Amino acid sequence: MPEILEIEYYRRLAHRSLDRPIASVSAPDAWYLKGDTDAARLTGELVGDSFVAARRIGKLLLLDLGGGVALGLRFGMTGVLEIDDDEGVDQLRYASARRDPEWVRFSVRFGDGGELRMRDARRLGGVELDPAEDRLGADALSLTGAQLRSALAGSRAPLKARLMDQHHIAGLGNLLTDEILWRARLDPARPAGELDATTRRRLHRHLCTTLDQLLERGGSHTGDLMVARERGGSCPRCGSALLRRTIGGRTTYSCPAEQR
DNA sequence: ATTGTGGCCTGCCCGC
DNA sequence: TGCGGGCAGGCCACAA
Repeated sequence: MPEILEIEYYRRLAHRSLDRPIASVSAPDAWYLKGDTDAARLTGELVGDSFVAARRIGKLLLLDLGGGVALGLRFGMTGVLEIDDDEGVDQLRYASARRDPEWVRFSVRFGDGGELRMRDARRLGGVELDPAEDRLGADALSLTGAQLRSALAGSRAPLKARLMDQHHIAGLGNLLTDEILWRARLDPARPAGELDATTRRRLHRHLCTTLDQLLERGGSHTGDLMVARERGGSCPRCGSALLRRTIGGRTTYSCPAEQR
């Protein structure tokens, strides 16, 4: 499950693709091309040009072309970025380590012989030219307290669902959100708009430190709750049996004793 | 607008 | 040993 941390690793890896003239594009899977993007348009926009910047908004990776168009890459749950046969992450939870050539849904060959590839077994990711960037909320890795406040304000949705709503905060997925709320000792089911200022600041603090720490450790799957995130798991802090629920349409683990 | 639900995709794991 | 069902979750369409 690439979440914001994995896409940040991909963005750093993607620096290696900058300023290398593009010789050809392979987009064999039409289903993988989103919006009005098709193989012919991709070839027309990319070939002969180069990527000049690698940006990221939440889980969306953006490679800017010299001509002004942006190539948007979404990785879904199992998407992996490879450049010149190096991968952006060592291991992706739920993604296979196999490198089946059939799983390459999109690739860009550079004039120097190197290649950028998107490998995605389950085809939940996608490629789109000029994706709608303005539909994404504030980026979670640089989220300010004011941005968190405005993202939660007035919402009656469960706190977890609101934190994962990419239109309000971009980048948080299921594992990171469970980890953050567990560290902040907050019930994922609490109505998002009902946090008082003190509690909201606590959440903001844990959100920032969790992302920083897990980015250092190596990814979304390195959280402290992770080892217990299975049926029958118990809280790594207090030992209580963890609660397993569906919140915001996602399997959610929380400690009923500590998270209030 | 907000919130909830279902479906997409398919590899993998478990139980029989 | 093979098979079938459930599960994983990012994202979108849709309904109320």
